[in-house]
Amino acid sequence: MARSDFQTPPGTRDLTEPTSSRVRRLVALFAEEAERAGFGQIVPPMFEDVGVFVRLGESSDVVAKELYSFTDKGGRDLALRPEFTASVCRSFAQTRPLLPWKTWYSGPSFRYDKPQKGRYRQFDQVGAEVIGSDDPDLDTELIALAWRFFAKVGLRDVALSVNSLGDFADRPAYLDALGAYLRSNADALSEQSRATMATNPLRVLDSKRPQDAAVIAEAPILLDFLSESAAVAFERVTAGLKALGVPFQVAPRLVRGLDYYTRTTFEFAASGLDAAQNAVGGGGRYDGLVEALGGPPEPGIGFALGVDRTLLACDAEASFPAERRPIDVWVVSTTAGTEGIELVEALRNDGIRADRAYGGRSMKAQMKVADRSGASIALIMGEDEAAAGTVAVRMLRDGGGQEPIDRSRVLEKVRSLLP
RNA sequence: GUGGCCGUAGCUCAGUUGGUUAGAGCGCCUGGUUGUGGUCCAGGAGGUCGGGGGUUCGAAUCCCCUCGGUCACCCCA
Repeated sequence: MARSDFQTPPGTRDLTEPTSSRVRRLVALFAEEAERAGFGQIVPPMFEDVGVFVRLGESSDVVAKELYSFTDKGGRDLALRPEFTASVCRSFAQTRPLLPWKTWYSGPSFRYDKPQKGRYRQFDQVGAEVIGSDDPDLDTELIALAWRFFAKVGLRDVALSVNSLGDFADRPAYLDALGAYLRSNADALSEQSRATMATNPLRVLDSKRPQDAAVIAEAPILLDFLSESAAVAFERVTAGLKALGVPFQVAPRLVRGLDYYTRTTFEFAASGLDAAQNAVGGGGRYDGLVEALGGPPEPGIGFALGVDRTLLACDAEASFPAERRPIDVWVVSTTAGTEGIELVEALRNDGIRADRAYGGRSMKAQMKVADRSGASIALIMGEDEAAAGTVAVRMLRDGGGQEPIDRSRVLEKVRSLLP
């Protein structure tokens, strides 16, 4: 494998055809759905002041150990974004657009994780955020947007889990109850869970270790500690989802790893993915984040979907297949003049997908490449044609007839042959 | 970050208990007479056996380190 001196850094890869165009189509699909719902695109910088991301929660791994941070030549402490939400909130605080502010985005994020299937250090996300309204119908609408997107992509086995984390004011009482419960059952917990219990007890609920399952199953749930308004809002969300026909299950122990979440929280899991990284998307409310970034105390909600994982899930279900769109016309030219390059240029100017071989290869070699290219038509120009002012039009797909056409009428002929 | 498995041509892999010029298929290139592809035939190019060190008369084959991949935990998209 050590043919070249360099290779992509761990957790990164080159996206090439047909994957690259599949990603492009997926993003285009999302853009279409989002814009139909009134969202405008935001393209924030890929790096920000490290403080922007620290606000995400210093006890979260994403901030504590996965940040790609660095100091630039001006002495600024910066970091590659680990997600978009913080940038969107920062942008809102900076520019104060009209409310509610609805934006969608796509692009890479960076996390210094150990690579694994469906987990990369540079990974692509699409997502949408709304700042400036706490209307629970918005929660419903956002979830429905993500759901519609998955449906458009053709994913069938997506399970939607919904929970409410309540307001920040609801937390202390619950944390007390949870903490007491966990401590009294500490002996039954795994060593790692006992450790996270001290720093962030909520996250113990997320443990996938089998030995923790029993304790977690009996743990007190946040839904029982919700304030009146948070409880009402959550009911409104679930009622809305039912009304829209979006299937979901209430998952009282769904917590998610970013600390900023409040109230509605949700996650999409691809059941078709047997891998551990089966969360294809997730999101929730973050009613304190904008303020934490120096903006007004506006509420926000959003979600992000993993492009790579979504595609992985599509593979598992054989949906949204990669498409290869071959060239239409292949120009074969063995003359010494510029007839070949002129013809290719004319075809392209005319909007026809055309290509040719280089390096003065033999006609046989060029025909071989033409065939391999998937083109349906070969335009052949040898010395005979050059002399006669014609081009031989040869069909490559079905049997392959061939006829000489006057040079001036080639474009017309090609157009009539293409679908 | 912790642990398991893995690392031979562009790709998929074979390489017997360590033994002398490292193989196959696919792909690629060039030919198969007089300019024409998809089948077939014949040639050919391409490998510091991930990298480094060690053991040995001798290592792709054994040991150590390292890099990378992969899977699980963790985390989350």
